[in-house]
Amino acid sequence: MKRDLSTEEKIKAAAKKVFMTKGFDGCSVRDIAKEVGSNVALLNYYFRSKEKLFELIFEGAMSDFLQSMIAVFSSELSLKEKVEQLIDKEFSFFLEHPELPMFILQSLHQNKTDAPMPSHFLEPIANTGIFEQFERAKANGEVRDISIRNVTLLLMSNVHYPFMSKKLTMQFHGISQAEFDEDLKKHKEIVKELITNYLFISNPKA
Amino acid sequence: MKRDLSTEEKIKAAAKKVFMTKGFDGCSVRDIAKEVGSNVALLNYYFRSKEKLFELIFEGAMSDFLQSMIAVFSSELSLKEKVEQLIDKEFSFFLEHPELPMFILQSLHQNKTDAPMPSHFLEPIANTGIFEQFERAKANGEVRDISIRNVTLLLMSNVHYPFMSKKLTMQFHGISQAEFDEDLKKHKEIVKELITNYLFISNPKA
DNA sequence: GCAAAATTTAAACAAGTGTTTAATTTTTTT
DNA sequence: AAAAAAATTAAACACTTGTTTAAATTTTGC
Repeated sequence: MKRDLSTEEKIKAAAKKVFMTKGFDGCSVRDIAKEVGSNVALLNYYFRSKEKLFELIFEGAMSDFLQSMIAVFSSELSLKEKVEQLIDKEFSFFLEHPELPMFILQSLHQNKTDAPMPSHFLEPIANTGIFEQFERAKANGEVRDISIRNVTLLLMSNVHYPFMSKKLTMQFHGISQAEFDEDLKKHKEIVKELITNYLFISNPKA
Repeated sequence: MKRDLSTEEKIKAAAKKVFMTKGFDGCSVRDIAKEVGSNVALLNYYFRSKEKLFELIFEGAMSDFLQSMIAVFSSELSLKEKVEQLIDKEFSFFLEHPELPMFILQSLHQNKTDAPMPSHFLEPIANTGIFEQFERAKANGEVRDISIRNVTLLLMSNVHYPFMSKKLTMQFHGISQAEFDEDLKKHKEIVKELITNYLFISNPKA
């Protein structure tokens, strides 16, 4: 009754690859089947429909997307160290999954999934206590008076966007892949300095 | 021989609306025809194909996208004032065209157009002399030692991303449209302070 | 090894895709 | 008003879409 799982996994891997690069609308189930090297009907045998398969891939992507934050937030570091680590970790994570930000934002944009972000994604982040740590630091005068939402937007903007804008940036400046990668590295350092300088009051007791 | 132009324009307007919100792959030519309130064949009568029509819309969007910069750069302001004005102008522009950043980046991402960005887009920007002004300010010690490419990336990240991330941000924080709009307004002010503080040396002759 | 279950396949399904054709209506020119 | 040109339409084209069916193959439990 039970058999080699690898077929189901192979389909998921193929679907992930194809959905990520072409998007839900940009590919057919036959594209995915071809990537698997197998029949279209198999996709519906294992996952009832293209939509269901997509939702699975999307949830996995969203999970990866958020997971990279949690490790940093759970550590026993100061807020400033956490912010610096977060930027470092996010950059190295997205260097290995550069299509992820575009995939997530595009899918949400097109309502490919309309569910309101399940709590099992958000709770782990809240459970790290990062929000309380931030509010404490604000009360201490250690951190500038800014909402956590605006900090998030600031961080996401500077961490996600560069990976989404690769084509635009390369065309805009007429630069090569290698030059873009250099800019990315520099950007990371700039953002780290920029944001920590802005957020953290240099002289807490002055 | 010549006739009311409005049909051609109506198709363009409908195509713009549909392409912008659903993307090239996310819509059919019949979707567009329905938006026009007319026949599918008309689209191919005026614009030879779905692809050609899309390219036209895309070029227009890219033009709008870049145009908003040029006015600011051509003025006779100091570099710092230009940066501040740019952020203001870009924000108010994207408040009226919030789908534009996502449309541009997504289209480029999917190679919906692979042309290397025509020079008639880029030359007007170069012709404003903004690049020279920047290099001069850097030589003066008025501005931090940072490449123009990294400044661009910094600005684009903080100006484009918020509009692309609306759904993600709203879901992530569980906030309403109105709350998001408030965050946007705040973000603009933060970014203006953040970036000018970082870029411009407060005490040029010290 | 055999029957039952699970897996994989090829083929077909109806519906939707972009595009073309040919006929019809409307506008322009004379 | 008649003829020519342009604009618009409905219908059909060949092809792709996601999904289903039913048959064939492989694996499992005994």
